Amino acid sequence: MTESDTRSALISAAADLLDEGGPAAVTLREVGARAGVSHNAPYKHFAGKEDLLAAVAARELERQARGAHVHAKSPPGAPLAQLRTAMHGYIRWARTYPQRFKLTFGAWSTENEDLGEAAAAARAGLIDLAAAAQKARELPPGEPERLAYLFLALAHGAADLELGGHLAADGKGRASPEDLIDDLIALVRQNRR
Amino acid sequence: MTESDTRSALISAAADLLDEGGPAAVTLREVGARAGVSHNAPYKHFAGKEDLLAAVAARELERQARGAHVHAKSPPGAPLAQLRTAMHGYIRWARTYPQRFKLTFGAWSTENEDLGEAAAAARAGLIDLAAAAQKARELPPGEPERLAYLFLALAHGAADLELGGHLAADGKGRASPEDLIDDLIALVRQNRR
DNA sequence: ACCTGAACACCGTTCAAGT
DNA sequence: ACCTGAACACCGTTCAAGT
Repeated sequence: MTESDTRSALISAAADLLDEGGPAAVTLREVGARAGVSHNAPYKHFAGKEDLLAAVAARELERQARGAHVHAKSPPGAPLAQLRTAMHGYIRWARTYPQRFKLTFGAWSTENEDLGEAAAAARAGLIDLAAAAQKARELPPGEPERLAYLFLALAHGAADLELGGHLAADGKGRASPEDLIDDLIALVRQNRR
Repeated sequence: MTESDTRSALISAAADLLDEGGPAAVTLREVGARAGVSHNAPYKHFAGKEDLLAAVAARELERQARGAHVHAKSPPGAPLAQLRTAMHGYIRWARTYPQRFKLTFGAWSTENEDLGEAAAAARAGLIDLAAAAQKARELPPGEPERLAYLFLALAHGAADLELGGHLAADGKGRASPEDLIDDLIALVRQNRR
């Protein structure tokens, strides 16, 4: 479980290169150089480039899950407001680190074991929030997973569309990802039971 | 505007290779071979590999827009039901051609002119449907763009999460993309005015 | 157990040249 | 206007060898 210094240095270098120029800019030669090792030292820690990128994605999801948990415990406010804060944070994360966001939800997510576990942990925090909101009668009854996924899918889709420039509208009908989340909250509030 | 035979053959070959193995499998050498030309003939039609992939994405969006329009005109049913059909079709498209779906919403969408126009046209059909549903009092009042983007973002996010295996749940709380769209429709129906 | 340097196959792109 | 073949630089991966 403990990470060697070289291993974590490789992951950090890969994440930086990803931010700077996308997956194509993450060359094992430059990753090695930034970590102070040769260009094929990464093969002693990862199966290959894809496995290294999966480790970057897994680290990102672990941080995301930790952040959601912090949010879920610190403010004693209404659970629905906490859910809203978590979704706004999700959107902010996508906007701040678009390359990491895109990578994390790449097609191979399910193939890597660590990545799958990290993703499940990240979702668990959201489901807890939805269940708490139901208990406080702020969300309608039903499976909390179903409500949590409704919010997560909307936040994810809005953030992804915005990154590709598919959400921008001219003035009047403009819908930011945050607007859409708040629209859903307004809808769900009027159906509390 | 008219496409040369070679150009469209290159786009088709690239789309096939994309489906078979993702963007990395789209090598200009293999694209050229399948189109019956040399490995650098593509440079006479496209600025480079990225521009060729953008053409694949643009063609995909044009087809998507055409499909949405066909759907919007053929069934004389309720507009909200047509909107639901369009969203289910969107999800089906993502599931059938995951690589084209991922490519279409890549980070560079806004950089290519043709792609931007095709995307705008595809969204326009949806907004028309939302406006029609409002007129029929099946959707609450407000900007139709806002409602259209609410549905589009949910469908997009649910489809993208499912492709990465981030939506699967164990039995009871399982939420398919189609389920989530129907959940949103149920919410919005109870807020018709 | 971890790292290095040389080597290989492959790919995107450029260029001079052909029709 | 469109295409070809050779060539170049770069990258992922493998391997024999070092400590």
